[in-house]
Amino acid sequence: MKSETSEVLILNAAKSVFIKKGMDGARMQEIADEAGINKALLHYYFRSKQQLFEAVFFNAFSLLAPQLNYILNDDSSVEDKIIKFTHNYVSFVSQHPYLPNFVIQEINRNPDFALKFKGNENLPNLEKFKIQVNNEVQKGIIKPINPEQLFINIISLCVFPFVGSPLIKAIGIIDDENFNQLIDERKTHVANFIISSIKM
Amino acid sequence: MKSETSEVLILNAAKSVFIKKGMDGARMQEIADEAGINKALLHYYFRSKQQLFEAVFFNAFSLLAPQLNYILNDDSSVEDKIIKFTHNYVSFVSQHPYLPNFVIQEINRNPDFALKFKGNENLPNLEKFKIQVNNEVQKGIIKPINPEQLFINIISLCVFPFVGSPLIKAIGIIDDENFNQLIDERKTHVANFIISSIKM
DNA sequence: AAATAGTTTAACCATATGGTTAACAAAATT
DNA sequence: AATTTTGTTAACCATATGGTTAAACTATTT
Repeated sequence: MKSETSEVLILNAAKSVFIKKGMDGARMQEIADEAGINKALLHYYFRSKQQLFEAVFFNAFSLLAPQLNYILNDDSSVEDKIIKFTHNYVSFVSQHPYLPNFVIQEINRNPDFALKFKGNENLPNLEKFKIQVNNEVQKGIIKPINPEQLFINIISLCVFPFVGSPLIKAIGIIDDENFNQLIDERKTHVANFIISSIKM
Repeated sequence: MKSETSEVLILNAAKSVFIKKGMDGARMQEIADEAGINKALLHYYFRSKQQLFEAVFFNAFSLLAPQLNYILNDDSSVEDKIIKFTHNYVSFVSQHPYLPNFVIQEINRNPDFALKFKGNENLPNLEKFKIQVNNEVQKGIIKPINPEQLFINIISLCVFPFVGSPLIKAIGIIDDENFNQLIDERKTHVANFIISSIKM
């Protein structure tokens, strides 16, 4: 069956176009062109633009979300988790720099998407992390901190540089060459920064 | 002259619609409806969708960027700057939560915008901050840190929670009620977190 | 009050766009 | 080999959308 090839061609093209232009900015014709097939085929495999978009979106989302579980469902110490997670996540996101922005943007555009997640198996859950942080605080291993704030801080430091890079670059704070080096440094910097803040 | 009123009505409506739906998702008709005037008037005051959009965009951008100067062109210590800036910026952004996302998204969509900034008077400049940080590091007031990383960290911690809130909420880590309280806490938490990390 | 300039609108227009159809081609099934 | 199913396309359709026009209406000026 050659059919699977077409479907994959479409999905890849759709991914590329949707991530670059968003749902509203993307054109079915452009996706077809980039896939090198007729526009009608898009509707043959995926009924509508909406359905094609959702296929791409949920694929992207399911790439992004499970990464969070590393830090949540692991048995090492908070410090070790932070070291592993930040290195991992910065590396991962720097290989998919447009993913967070895309997902955020499209959830924003259509909050109904959020509902479709509820009940998803491998959505991260903070409970374990909260307990662990509180535990280490009580034992005097780390300084008192609200686990939710800590979690947001970790994510912010890992993800924002990518999401905000257009802004950071536009403002002229950092140029392209510098940026890549800075990101590379961040793979270790972020963990040091956080741990230095919370360690007793 | 009643004319100014119409122009303001249009700008406000355009701001609301563009920020909610982005350039591509916004409809001229919807802007006209929200402004309560005829669609042709949009073209009377602003020649095209593009020009109306740019009016809104640069207004939004000029609201966001100057805030950064607080931390850069001020003579207090690094610690004081961080305290003032984070409180200020978190407060400011929580009053305009969609602004960063909008600006980032649209720069992303059209990188040519970035060029239009170059030469803008009050774009922030990192030089002074760099020197100051290096200075305090040398004096042993704060721990060694790359000033650019520190700056990115500060911005990330202030801005990401807003930009990423759709994602954070969708993942189910934090619900709406909790979120507002968390943001309120962050006005002081962020400064504590950063200072705790860099202070000797 | 007449004329002029500025403001606002309803009705149009051209085009782009998502989606459909009907015919054709290629596999798969009998 | 004949038939059915699946894949692919060019041509088409309905509608949405940014933009225009010409007329009406409202100040402002003379």
